[in-house]
Amino acid sequence: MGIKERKEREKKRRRNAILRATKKLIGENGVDGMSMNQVAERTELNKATLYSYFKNKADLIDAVVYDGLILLEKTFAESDRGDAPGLTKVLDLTKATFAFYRQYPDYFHALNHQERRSEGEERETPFSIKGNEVASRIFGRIREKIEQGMEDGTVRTGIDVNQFLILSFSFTQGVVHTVLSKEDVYKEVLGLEPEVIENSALEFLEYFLKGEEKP
Amino acid sequence: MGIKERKEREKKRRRNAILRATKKLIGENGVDGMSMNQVAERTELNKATLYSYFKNKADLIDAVVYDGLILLEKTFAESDRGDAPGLTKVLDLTKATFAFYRQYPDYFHALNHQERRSEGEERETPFSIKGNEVASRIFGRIREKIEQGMEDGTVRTGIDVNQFLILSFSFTQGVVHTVLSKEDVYKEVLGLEPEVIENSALEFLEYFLKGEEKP
Amino acid sequence: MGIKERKEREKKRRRNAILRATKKLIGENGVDGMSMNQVAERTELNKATLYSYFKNKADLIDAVVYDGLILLEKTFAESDRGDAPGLTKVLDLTKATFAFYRQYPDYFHALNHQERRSEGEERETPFSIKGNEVASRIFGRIREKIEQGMEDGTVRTGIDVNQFLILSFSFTQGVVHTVLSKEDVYKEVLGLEPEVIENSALEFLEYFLKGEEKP
Amino acid sequence: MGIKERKEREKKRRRNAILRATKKLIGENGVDGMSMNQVAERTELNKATLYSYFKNKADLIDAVVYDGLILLEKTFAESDRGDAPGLTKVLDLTKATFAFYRQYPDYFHALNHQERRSEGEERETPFSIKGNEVASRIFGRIREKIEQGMEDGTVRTGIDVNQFLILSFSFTQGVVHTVLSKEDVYKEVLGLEPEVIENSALEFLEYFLKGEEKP
DNA sequence: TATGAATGAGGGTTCATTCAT
DNA sequence: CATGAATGAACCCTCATTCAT
Repeated sequence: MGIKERKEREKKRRRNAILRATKKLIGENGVDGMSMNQVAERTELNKATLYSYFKNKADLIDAVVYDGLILLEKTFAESDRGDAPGLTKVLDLTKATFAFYRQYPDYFHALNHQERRSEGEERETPFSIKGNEVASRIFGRIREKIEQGMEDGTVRTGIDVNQFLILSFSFTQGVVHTVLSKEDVYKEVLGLEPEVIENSALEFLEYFLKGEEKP
Repeated sequence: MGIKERKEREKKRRRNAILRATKKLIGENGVDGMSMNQVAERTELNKATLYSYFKNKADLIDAVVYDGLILLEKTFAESDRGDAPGLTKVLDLTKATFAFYRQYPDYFHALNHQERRSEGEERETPFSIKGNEVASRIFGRIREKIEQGMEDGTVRTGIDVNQFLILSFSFTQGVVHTVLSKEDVYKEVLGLEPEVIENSALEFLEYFLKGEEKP
Repeated sequence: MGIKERKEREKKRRRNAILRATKKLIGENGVDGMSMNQVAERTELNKATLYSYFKNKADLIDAVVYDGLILLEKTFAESDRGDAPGLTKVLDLTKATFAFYRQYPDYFHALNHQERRSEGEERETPFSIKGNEVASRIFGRIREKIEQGMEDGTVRTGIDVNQFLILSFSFTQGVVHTVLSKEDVYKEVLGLEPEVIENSALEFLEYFLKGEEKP
Repeated sequence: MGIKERKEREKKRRRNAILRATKKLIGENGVDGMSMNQVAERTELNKATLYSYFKNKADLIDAVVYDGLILLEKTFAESDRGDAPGLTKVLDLTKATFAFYRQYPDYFHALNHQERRSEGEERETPFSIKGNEVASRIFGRIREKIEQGMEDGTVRTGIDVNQFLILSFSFTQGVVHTVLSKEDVYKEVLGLEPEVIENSALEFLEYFLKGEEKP
């Protein structure tokens, strides 16, 4: 009786194995550097089997990206302290971002890839569409917190919310990129642990968000 | 006598043509998406000829990266107003960075690629070594300005110079990334021109660098 | 009791659906260009299911061919005016052939394929055997009419019946091929409608069959 | 000195080897049934090498088709007896066609493929264009002879030249098809040698072309 | 019996690279 | 020194077919 369910579970497991392997490979070799052959090897599945789970390579990548975004969104949701002031919440999201990429560094290339692509190709496959939706929600959530902060007085006003949003996001992204790609360098050469850099970034951000009115 | 020189000149020209084509192709298709075939086509050179100028693809990429770094360094040098206070100089460097990527957006992928790589592979080819040297000089120059600012009182003290350096760099890099990869989105959806974002970023940075002592 | 019959009926229906889809696909993409995948998609059946109705692809093709031949045979039978003279009957068969391929152009590739194959492979599967039988009957029927014509004086004698048969068949086949594969060209470039070509061919044939004794 | 020429010759030889192998394979397996892998094996060349001689499979096929058409055209030219009456010339062309396919049966599938394609896809590659030109010339040549016959009184008038052309062509094609695909059958079952069939067809054609005015 | 899932083999094509010349 | 030509490996993807269930 549970026979169908078990099959279902197995299928889901395999699908996840493919996604996991792909995510890992993207982390190692980048989206373009990673191949379906490699995925097949890692998962010990036949190459053709991959294509019964995902329409093609782009689709598989999109699915990985989607998973990453969902996970990031969840990380965001979990970091939400309902009653905190806006500023705190924004900083919490940034913290969550750092934590996310620290825990799942493989997603960095993948999520970056997503951004780069939407520029020209305008893929409109189910996964890329859903991915864009999640990305929108994520951005929306950040903006929301900033606005809340402006209302409760913890974030300075007098600056466009979208600019705040973009700069915060860019900064966070830049720090993550730096930390992930140069961790060794910074640790060895400058004696800076990632955590220190991140904390520093958080202070930076807080300082900026709070601000005081410019003369 | 002039015959040898002319040959030499021709060689240099060819080399430059290869580098230029490669840079362009990286800009269009990314490092992994660009091929030696394409370079040969664009330069109208034989594929084998490329290998007499550059040891292999990685080497060619490294050379492009090196060129980009040299150019960035030059842009930095030119932006240097000898007598300005430290803070101004730091901001000028950031401005120069924005200007550089605005003028040579093709270098973005290339320079990003460089960073990603040094993590694991530890390539030690002539060009990658020289590239790292230039990168070091560039970083050094920024740090220099920050230190100058700390001395002349235009940049707040009480924070480690290296942290300042990393955060400033990461922020700048993040903004450039955002602007280059999402320009269309921001322009159309949010109505934000790149210049506006960059100016905003500069204010952000100034605000942070100046600061006032934290209690 | 009706339960078994219904199952039986459903089976037949499924089988026909498969055959229909295959025929269509052969018409669109040719025998080699059409795949079992496509058949499965069109029939909304599982790929494996196809194999419970037909041993393999070749077998499925053979079955389509067989169906086509049966249909052609029926078309022939229906066109038979019992009391007409031999010549008329031969021409009627040719007309029927034209009409058949006009109505079921998808069968053209299929029936052509059949011929090509029997050369080397010597397939001896149930369907190919039955197909050959039908083909023989069809040929026999044409020969029969020619012979009848020779007897009733409407078709000239003095020429081997088999030669008559082969030439008539080849001619008809050639015209059908031309009309089906080049319809557009002839219509646009030469302003010839298929019907005109076919009528012309019929006159041609009549003229040849009737003949007058060669000196 | 002769060094470049020899290279050139070698290249041409290889190119021809590829074309020959392809032609053979098409003869054996049809256009769709033949693969680049097979060509590589037969020629003992690397698969990638094929692509330096021909842009892709379609191009290679087109080149084979083109070669076949050129050869057919040459066969036509050689069969031309300058001073013969029109009817004779038309029949000579038909004889030449039979001879051509007898000598190069592998071209049959290839040339047939050409026809089928021009229907929808409208390929406009160099070879397909040149191929269409040759095909046009070939058709033109036949029409020319028919017209000559009409003028010199050896071919009956009162029928559209284009119809004559199409019917003659279709008939010839049909006979070739029959002979090539069913040779064994006819020989064994009916005791008819190809030559006999072809001669019979020629008589058929002559009879038709000459004709006498219909009442 | 019908199906979901899997598979090995092969499809066409392009890659970075290396020779002999 | 530059080139034409070649190559093995890899690319993404689809094929016909067969299992366990």
